[in-house]
Amino acid sequence: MKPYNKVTSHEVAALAGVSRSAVSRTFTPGASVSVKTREKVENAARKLGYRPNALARSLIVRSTRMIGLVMAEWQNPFYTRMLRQFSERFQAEGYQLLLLTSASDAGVDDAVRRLLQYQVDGLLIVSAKPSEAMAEECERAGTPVVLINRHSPVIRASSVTCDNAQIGRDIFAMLQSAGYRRVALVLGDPGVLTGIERNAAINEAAAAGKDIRVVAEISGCLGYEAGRQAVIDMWKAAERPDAIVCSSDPTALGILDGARLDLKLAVPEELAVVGLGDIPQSSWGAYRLTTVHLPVDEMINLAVEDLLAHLEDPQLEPRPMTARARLVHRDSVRVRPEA
Amino acid sequence: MKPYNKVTSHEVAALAGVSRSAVSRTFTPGASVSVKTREKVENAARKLGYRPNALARSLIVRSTRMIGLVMAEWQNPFYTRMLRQFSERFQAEGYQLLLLTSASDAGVDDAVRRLLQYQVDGLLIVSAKPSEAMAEECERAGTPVVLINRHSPVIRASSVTCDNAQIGRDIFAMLQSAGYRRVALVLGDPGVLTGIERNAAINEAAAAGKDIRVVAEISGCLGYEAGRQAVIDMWKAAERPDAIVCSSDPTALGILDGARLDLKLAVPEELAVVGLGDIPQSSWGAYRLTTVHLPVDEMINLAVEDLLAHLEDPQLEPRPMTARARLVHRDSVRVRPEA
DNA sequence: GCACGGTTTGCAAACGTGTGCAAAACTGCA
DNA sequence: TGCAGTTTTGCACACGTTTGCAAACCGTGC
Repeated sequence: MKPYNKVTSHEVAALAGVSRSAVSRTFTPGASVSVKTREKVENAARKLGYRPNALARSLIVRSTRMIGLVMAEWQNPFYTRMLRQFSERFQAEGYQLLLLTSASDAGVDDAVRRLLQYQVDGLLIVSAKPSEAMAEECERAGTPVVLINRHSPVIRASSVTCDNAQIGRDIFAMLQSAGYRRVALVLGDPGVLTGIERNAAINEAAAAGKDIRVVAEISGCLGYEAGRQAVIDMWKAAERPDAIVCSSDPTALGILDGARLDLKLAVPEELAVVGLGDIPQSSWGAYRLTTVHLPVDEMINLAVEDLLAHLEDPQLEPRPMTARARLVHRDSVRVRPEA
Repeated sequence: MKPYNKVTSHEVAALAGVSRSAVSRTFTPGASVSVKTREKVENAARKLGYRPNALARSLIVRSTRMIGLVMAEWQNPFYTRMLRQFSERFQAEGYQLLLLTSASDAGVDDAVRRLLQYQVDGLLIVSAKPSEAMAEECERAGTPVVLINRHSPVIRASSVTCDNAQIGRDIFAMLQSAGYRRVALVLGDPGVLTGIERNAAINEAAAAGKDIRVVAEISGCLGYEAGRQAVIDMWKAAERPDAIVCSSDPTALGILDGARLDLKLAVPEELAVVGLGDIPQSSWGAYRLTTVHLPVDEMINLAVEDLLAHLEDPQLEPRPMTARARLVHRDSVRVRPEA
């Protein structure tokens, strides 16, 4: 004996004494129903606890009002914020989010495949990208996709990133004018474009000028603990940096604590630390980290608007979008050379 | 000219020269198909890029393998962790998460309604609870639901919480034996059970004993900034506390910074601060907050196991589950009375 | 009473799949 | 070859909706 109790439009129609079409029409805004039958149907529906089956519906209207979200990076609080905002924004427009997690780029294709089976109307991929073949399948299926914090010239998909190279140059200029000389670059997940492009720009700038050198470049260092350990290790090396540029805020905060608490260094006098992301903790009194504020809200806006536009008009061409990041000066970098 | 290109089992069947049932069976594990036709079908499917429509499928098998997740609280990093783990765990079992956000208890019913329309197989509600009527609808629909960090005797649903009263008593005992005398209780979102129950237990213990009093009880104070301001305000009041018990870690960290940086107080000598949640930042060197470690992983396990069990066997009765929280002693509370 | 324009209504055909059932094909064996 | 037993296959119906189309209905003005 199953408690299988789903009530269908058929039963509502029977109770109300009308046809199934009538009940369908009362639940479709803008359909032609007389007020009398509408009332009858609504009463019957209420009595039975009827709720239209969204899946059966989407089968014939060819739109599920679900958008697939694949998330490949959770470490950074930054992405949580995205998740929340995406959920709220799309929910307001009558869409739901179908959420999948993927370990890395490798898992993305699987996730996308699953989402396509569920006939999602659109796809949001944060901090990862699908294979070219998979992207092509999306296109053939007519499913618009927007990449966040990733882009690829070979994939036909919208993307929103920020101008990492420019930020790299800004950081370089700041360190230079404050008189720092030996900078270390620490990268988190190798493969996340944000850090890579930024570091490339710094390297380039350093190669061009004479007075400031890149003395170390480590990668795979992600999170508070890793950062704290990394700075300790760095101090054992032959040449110690006087500025560390870090591709995630939590890592930078770990470095800050490692430098101050473990190594007893004076920040920013003896060592500068700059982060990436501007998470809430970075502004907290105990840290006051100089970092780059990623324009998450702007990025979210761009992504949402673009995806909605593509849902509206499938003919629209995908386009790359870039938001402008902003250096926020706090207390972990001094502003002028020491006297 | 639409690029509408969905390929159906019909087309695959035609290309392979078999019936539609044959292609359906090749994609249903354990069905009876000869290797020869299976091969033909697989080739045709690959050539056409066929992917079974999960929605049409679930229409007839009466199971969508989607589970609905409604999230009412995002402030605390704690919940992000839950989200991620839920996603991964269920994904591993072949389920997807359909994510909805709700501002508060008020919005939960709406979210649940929407999820039911999508015929989710199960429901996870974190940090909020549906109305009694809505819970009844879920039951009639045969959709198991598990509540996280909430419970209600009147709702027939599984729930996982932790023993907040016990933790309240533990905190009280700790403060008492360390010789603190005037405790302030600060609550975040009024309505989140965790804090309420804990504070109630502390109040009760204080009423029973003689040597320690609750001198202030504020609520609606959530997040770093709010905490930092709150402690400043407290210091203007007639009677200043010597211990603050806080219902979220970020708030407690704000209080810590407010006390040390703004008020120039010595922690833990002049003031004790205890948090709730044990977020990563709380263990960081600059803070070392004494707090209670919520057993998130255990709670997640309980929730996942219970929901899966109910999906397996719909007859199963819902049950309340409680995980045990643990006080973690760090440096924001002294361990013995001052000399 | 009748023709006429405009609304409402029900019929039936989709949407893309799974599955019971009986027919068909195959297997092994005498 | 014939036959019993087993496996494979196709038909057709079901799942719960939406929607084009034509019939039914309604009110109105002659």
